[in-house]
Amino acid sequence: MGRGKVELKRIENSTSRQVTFSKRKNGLLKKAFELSILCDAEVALLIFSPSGKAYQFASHDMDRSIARYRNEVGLMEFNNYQRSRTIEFWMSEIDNLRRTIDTLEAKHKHLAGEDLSTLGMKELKQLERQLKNGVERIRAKKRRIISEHISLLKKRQRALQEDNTRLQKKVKLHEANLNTRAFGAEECDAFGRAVAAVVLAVHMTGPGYEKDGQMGSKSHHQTARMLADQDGGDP
Amino acid sequence: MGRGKVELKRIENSTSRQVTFSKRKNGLLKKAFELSILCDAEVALLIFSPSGKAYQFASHDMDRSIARYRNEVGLMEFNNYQRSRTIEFWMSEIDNLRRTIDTLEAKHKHLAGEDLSTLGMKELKQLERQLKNGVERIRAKKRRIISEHISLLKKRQRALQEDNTRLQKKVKLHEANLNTRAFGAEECDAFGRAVAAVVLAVHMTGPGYEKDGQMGSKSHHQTARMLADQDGGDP
DNA sequence: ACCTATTCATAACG
DNA sequence: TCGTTATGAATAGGT
Repeated sequence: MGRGKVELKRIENSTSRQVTFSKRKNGLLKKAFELSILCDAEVALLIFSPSGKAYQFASHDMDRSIARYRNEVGLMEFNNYQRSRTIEFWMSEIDNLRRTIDTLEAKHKHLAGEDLSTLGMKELKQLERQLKNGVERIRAKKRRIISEHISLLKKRQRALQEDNTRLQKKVKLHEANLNTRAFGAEECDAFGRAVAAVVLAVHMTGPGYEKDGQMGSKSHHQTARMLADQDGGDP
Repeated sequence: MGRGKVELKRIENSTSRQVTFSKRKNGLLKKAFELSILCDAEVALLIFSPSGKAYQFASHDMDRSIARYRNEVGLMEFNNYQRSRTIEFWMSEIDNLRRTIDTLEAKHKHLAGEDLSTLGMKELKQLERQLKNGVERIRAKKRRIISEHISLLKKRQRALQEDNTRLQKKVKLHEANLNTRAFGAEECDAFGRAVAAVVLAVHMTGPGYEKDGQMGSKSHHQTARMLADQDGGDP
């Protein structure tokens, strides 16, 4: 990696060797750390620079890992290692958390209808009741959302209808005035424009009661979809 | 590196955790080797899989490196830097586990139909589909259990019926013999006991075909209950 | 185990 | 040592 391939042999240039050591050392430590975390593995790494400096990483504890190595390899060094209380505490804490996670995951799978092979009739019944309960609550929630949506729509509708009525009255009033009174040129013109605007507005909203742009046909479609979805939408 | 970034936390899926362990273990061993060659460094690496298997690399000699570690590092045993790093490691691990648990618990609640207030219509729909799926799978499982139970019962029934037929034939045969032949005292007695046993057996099982004690009326009731339960038993 | 699309590590350079 | 960048490696996810 980097600009150009590198031969697998000792880097002769001492500066370059030292730089590479520093970089690769960090990379190696990082990857050792990642392996231990990602895969839940015990990793111990010792690095000694050519100049004699020591670097290390131990996911759990260096002495523990060394003792384990001796056991595995068979040299059977006397296991004089004692975990510190702190580490022991953490280990047990982590074990507990892992167990919790395993339990939750199993439950989760059961709730999703997976991995049912271990369950008996009784557990299956209980699970089914729980799921049905969940479905029912979800449906209730959906119904609530929809009814809120609908009542909002109705409220806006009412408001719009009132607006409309008021406007119509205004129009009639003006028409009456037109028949009984004379206007100046500008007044005529202004009135004409106002009437045109009202007519346009009424036409744009179709035969319904709505006028508000935020509540146009799109909202109608949304509502229709929600109603269709109310029973889940599954075939 | 690979398709999509990976969070630095324990991989929960055990299969992919194993695969990743295998891949990264090889990568780590390779890089340890490269570092030792390229930079003329002494490197020792111990890896223990979660299942306990040990892997190692030592550029020079494991025991030598360990000895060196004891000299170089063991002297300044409680190096603050290293300690804080270890502590950080465990703390972050614990944090990760806690986060995982929180996530799982939230999901769990949602699946149980609790704490739905944060969910929108889309999530609700998805959740409902998931739950319905779960219910369906559970019902399928129940159906399978019941049908297996029933087929077992039928099998036993058939066997018992065959037994019964055979016994009836035997009885008839003996009756025929009784009419055409003379018996010694013991023979009469033995036959008499045999007939009595058969009659008793037939009566104990009632008007059905069963005779087997393990499959008495209790089993009938169980089956009946299971059938009634098939649709969940909820009101 | 093998295959890519991606992300990562790092060699070279300033 | 530190930052930047072009490039080759490592590997996650999928088959």
